[in-house]
Order: sequence, then C-alpha cells, then structure tokens
Amino acid sequence: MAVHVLAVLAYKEGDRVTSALLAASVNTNPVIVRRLLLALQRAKLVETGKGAGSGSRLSRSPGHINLAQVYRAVEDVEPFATPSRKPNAACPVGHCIRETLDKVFASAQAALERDLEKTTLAGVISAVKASGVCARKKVD
Amino acid sequence: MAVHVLAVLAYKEGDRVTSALLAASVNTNPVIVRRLLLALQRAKLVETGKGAGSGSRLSRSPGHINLAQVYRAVEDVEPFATPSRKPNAACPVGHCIRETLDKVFASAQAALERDLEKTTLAGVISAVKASGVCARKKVD
DNA sequence: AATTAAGTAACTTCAGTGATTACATTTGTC
DNA sequence: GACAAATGTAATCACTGAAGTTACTTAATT
Repeated sequence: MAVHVLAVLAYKEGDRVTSALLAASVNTNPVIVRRLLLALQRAKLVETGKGAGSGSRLSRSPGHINLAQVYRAVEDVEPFATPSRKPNAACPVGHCIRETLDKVFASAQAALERDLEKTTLAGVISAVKASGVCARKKVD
Repeated sequence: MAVHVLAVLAYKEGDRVTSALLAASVNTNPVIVRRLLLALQRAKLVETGKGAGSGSRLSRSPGHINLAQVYRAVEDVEPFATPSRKPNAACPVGHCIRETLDKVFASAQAALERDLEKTTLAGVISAVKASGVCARKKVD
C-alpha cells in the first residue's frame, strides 16, 4: 500500500496530491492513507502540506527512493514472530534459543532489505508503464 | 517456535520426544506443538509415531536441515501483506501495481530464504551450546 | 469568513495465532 | 484382550494487530 501511494505520487511528478485522491487509487479510506503518509513523512520520503489546494508530494526524485527505505519507514514489526510466552528457562535449549535466533533473523532481514534496496520507485514506475497489457484492451 | 522444537529434537539425538515434553520447553500447549509437528512431518523434517513410548525425532541429521526448509514448512503466509481490497482499476497505477510488486516481493523473499539456507539446525545447536552465559551463573 | 485538506482520537470490524478442552485412534506392554 | 500412553483432530475462546469508519480539530488558501 505504501509503495502504491508513492507510485501514484511519482506518477504525478511534483504535483500535490490529496489523501482523498490517493485513497481512491488504493481503494481505501483517506484516513488510512493519512496515517501511512505520517510514517512516510517521518522517513523524509514525502512532504505534506495542509490547507486548501495542498496535499502530498515526493521529497526526492523516484530514482532516489528504494523499497528498503519504504519498508523501514512503514514496517515497524519484525517479520519473524516472537512467541508471546517465554521459553522454559529450565530447558538447556529453551534458555538460550531466543538470542541465537535473534541473530539469525536479523541476518535474514538484512538480506531481505538488501534485495529491496535494488528496486527504486523509478523502477517500479517504469515497470508499471511497461506492462502494456494494462493500457491496452485485450485483442481477442 | 518451529526452530525451537527442532532444536530440542536435535539435542536429544535420535530419541523419541513426546509433544508434552516439547511443549514444556517451548512453554505452550501440547496441541500447539502437535499441529506444528504436522507441518514438519509434511516437509519430511521429522518423523512422528503414535502410541505408548513413541513421539517425534528428526528424519535427517541436524547438519542436513537448514532454516529455509523450516521456514517453508511452517510459514505458509507471504511475508508481505497483500491488501484486502483490490486497487482501483481505473487508475493507471492501481491497475498494474499489484503484479509489478509481486515480482519484487518474490525476489525479496527468495533473498530471505537464501540467507536462511546458510544456517543449519546443527549450527543453531552449536551456537546454543557455545553461548556459555546460559550454563553458568553470573560471576559479576 | 469560507473552503479545503491534513492531523488525530475513538470506536468497530476482521483475520490470524495461540490456547484450551475434549475425544477418537493407534500402539506398546502386561 | 485390557490398559496406558501418545498422537490426530475438531470445536471453541481469547488476544492481538491492521484496516476501516466517523467525527472533530487545526491549518492554509482564496
């Protein structure tokens, strides 16, 4: 959803876009978009103005925004679930497993983010534009 | 939790372990462990017998089980949330964004799994055993 | 001043996960 | 064969997090 919003902003390069219009593209509620935009503002990816005729726009060019930045801006939760209950400390495995796995998972998450870094918002836009099946009617 | 269970099984090499004992280490309910074991059985990572004196054990040596296999066995959901509502097809971005992002996310997930492949269950066990702080009392 | 749009709080809805209980089924042992 | 031990499995509940919704406040433009 965050990438979708940013893609729309990139699409209308520089123009201010209201949360209502973004919400229409994502097909959701403007408030959801605004909450999302707050996270993106904190990450300095978008600038949002208030008042009439205002809205949001990218704070950098689409080529200088990659999906890892978007991921970090939005995804505050760890991808790997940490169990609610603590393991049994009396068990030799249970006692130490958590900190061991934390390292493994941190490494995996870093690998994931490194991959996301390879894709910029500009790349997403050109992929969207290139997928011509979207723009054209199906020919028989 | 899956790694924890498998680590305990690796710890007691070859011995059959009951779901009740595994549940005690993870500090959860035996039924939860059994449901987890079903997924691990399907992935051919453990063998489980029924009846008295039975239980589960690894179906391969810990050195031949890596965390990517565990991840695939257990994690049936995609790590990236796909919005419940479909984007607005009338919007040029909304119309195509989904399939574009699917590719990006598949690549990121592949990167994540490649990283997890590098860690075997044997590696987890030796890391757990090596973290001596667990076995010793704090000597301030 | 009026209008437009974001910021934000409060509430509801919904899905996923873990937890719990209960029961059927299978296996090993006496 | 009877009994005990252990899994398979269904039904139900509680909890959590995300999305959605409504409503109100605040700020900026005209």
